[in-house]
Amino acid sequence: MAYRETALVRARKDGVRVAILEAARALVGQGGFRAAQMSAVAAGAGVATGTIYRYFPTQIELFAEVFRDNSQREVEAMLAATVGDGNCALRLNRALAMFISRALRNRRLAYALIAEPVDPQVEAERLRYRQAYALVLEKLVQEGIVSGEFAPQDAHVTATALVGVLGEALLGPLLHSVPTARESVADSIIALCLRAVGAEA
Amino acid sequence: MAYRETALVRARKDGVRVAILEAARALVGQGGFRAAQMSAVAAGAGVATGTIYRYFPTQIELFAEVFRDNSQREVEAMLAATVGDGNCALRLNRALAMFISRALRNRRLAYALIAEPVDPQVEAERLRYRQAYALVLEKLVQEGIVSGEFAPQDAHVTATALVGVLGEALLGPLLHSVPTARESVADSIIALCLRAVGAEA
DNA sequence: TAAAGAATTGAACTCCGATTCATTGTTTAA
DNA sequence: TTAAACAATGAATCGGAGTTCAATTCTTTA
Repeated sequence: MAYRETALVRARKDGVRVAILEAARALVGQGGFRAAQMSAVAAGAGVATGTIYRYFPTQIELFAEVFRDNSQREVEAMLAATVGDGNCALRLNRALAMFISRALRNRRLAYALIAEPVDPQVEAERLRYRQAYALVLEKLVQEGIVSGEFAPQDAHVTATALVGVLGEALLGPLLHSVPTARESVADSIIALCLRAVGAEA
Repeated sequence: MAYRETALVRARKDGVRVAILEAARALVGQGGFRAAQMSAVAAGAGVATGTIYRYFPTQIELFAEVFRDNSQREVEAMLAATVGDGNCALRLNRALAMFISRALRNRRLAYALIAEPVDPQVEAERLRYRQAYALVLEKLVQEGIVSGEFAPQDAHVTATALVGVLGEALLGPLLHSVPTARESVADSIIALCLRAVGAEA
């Protein structure tokens, strides 16, 4: 034998893979998936277009991974907001506020994750992550029902519906920049969600 | 002069235009916009592909018109459910039930209109019609607020959120056929929406 | 019936970004 | 140092659905 991958090479390759992912992520964060053309990603990562294909079989799989990376963070941020002190209503409030504030802070990325037209295979990732958000909320809603804090209801349907509320109600603010109205919109959305679960006013 | 369009020709041309739209609509209703390729639309309408371009400048404009035609019906159906007898809660109930039952009756079409990945220009139509649904609901919510039947709230945000609930909560039932659970899901969705507007239980 | 204008046809073309691959450069172990 | 194995390059290729257009067929009026 005359060649075997060493730790050094392994590390550099890992670095290239990360660079590609980060370039793609940056482009998606600026101009959505539309802007993340393979040539642009390659340029951003400082490699040739062909090199990307040594790390990702297709553009779609690259996009899927970018989608997962970004969405995973959001789910974890929301999950983190649900644990800790407070009754269910308060924790739900925190989780919703966390999602909304993060989305508004990075609107272009949020739009890409929530609503940008994407390839069906990337859309499948979107569906999966919507379920992940819903699962986080469902547990909280279920806990609230058991404790009597929330109205009796189908926690799964409610959680799914809340995900729909977040996506749809944020679409306007995400697309059209209306900075003044944003805080009050956030408050309105949260208030509506709390009524929806039947929390005490 | 030796040629001028007669009423007969006018009528036949109108017929061709309608045939193209209906062929496209049928294909979208069966397999979504994906399935409505120009060659397939032409075949369905009994014309050559080139003929379509004498009636629609691009595929996107054809799709946009199909989208509008179908969505307009839905908006009108929902609107019709909001008028007539009953207090605001009852009429909201009717409107939501109308939307849900129509979507479940024609799931493939509903998916195409609500969530199928489409070209950004068609997506723009989707946004417009979501606003149209929201407007119908907003008026009803506003009326309920004024009458004291619903809680004080931002009617616009609420209406937008309800559109989000309908879309997201129906996605599962639209994609995965679970006939038994559908009615209860519909009931759960409606109950949640009524709580969300702060209607009396 | 003739000639002009219009509509239809569908095979060929276009477009454009994803993907490939022959070539060049790099790393490893003997 | 050398050869084998791998990695990187980026211009050329590919694919496939939307679109075009020269040829044909149809319609109208004189």
